[in-house]
Amino acid sequence: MPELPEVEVTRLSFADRIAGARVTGVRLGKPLRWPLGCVSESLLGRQVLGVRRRGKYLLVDLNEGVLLWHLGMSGSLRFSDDRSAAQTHDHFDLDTTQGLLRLNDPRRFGAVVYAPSEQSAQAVKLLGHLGVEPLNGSFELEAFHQGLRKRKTAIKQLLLGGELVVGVGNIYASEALFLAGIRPTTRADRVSRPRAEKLRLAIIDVLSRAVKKGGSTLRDFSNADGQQGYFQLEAHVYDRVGEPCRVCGTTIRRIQQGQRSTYYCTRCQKP
DNA sequence: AAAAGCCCCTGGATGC
DNA sequence: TGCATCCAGGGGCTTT
Repeated sequence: MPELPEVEVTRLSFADRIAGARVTGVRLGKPLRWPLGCVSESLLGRQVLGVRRRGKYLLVDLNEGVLLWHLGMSGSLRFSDDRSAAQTHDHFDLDTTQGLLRLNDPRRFGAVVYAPSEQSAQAVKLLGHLGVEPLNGSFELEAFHQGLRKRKTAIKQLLLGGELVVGVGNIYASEALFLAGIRPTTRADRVSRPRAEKLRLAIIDVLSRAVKKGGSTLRDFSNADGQQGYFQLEAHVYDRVGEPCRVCGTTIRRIQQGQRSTYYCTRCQKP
């Protein structure tokens, strides 16, 4: 579920409320993708300084160390005063003096990992290879275009990889390529500089508009307050196979790329 | 080095 | 109703 907009919307929905809190308890449910990486008791008493985001990771800064949270495919967080018993897919609780942060993740592709610092081996392993952030002003045409020129893989799969720019997942890759008029199967090194610029602007545009709409709720996403997102109502191609293109009326197609579905309009998007 | 495939796991929708 | 099949917002790891 969670791509950059959903992760950012989640962050915005609880970061201010948890800042300054002391950790009073940790509960581990079923195993997630990786083990926590420390003894949960050692987190007791630590203070939450704030919550940042890097790509699709949330970084919960503690006065000593940092927790790296990833929501995987089906994860969502809830931050509230409701400390009633954990439900079926609640697999991690961070209880604090200001509320309970609870991870619900049916498929358990998500993870919570403790790292002593952002420069530690544990953190670098997860964050070190990530590309630039698309929404903080560091996403520049020159580096993006040069990065595209080095790769022969399909542009859509390169976007999903996150090596050039982070946060673009399966929904927003299809949407950004539609807005830029680029066929998802186009080889990255065949994307001209002007088209790379259209794509760069499309990525920034679609991600920032999605954040404003609270993200996309296709089946079960909600922010830490339990509120859903509405960007899926504005999707031009994602999950619209067989339906008419909102621009030209051509039937939207679905293809497979790297065991993921890609949606596009054959008329609006040129190879 | 880069590209392509393979998994991890649960549940909902669809078809017979 | 039951059961099989396919599909799903990710990404690290292994193999070519």
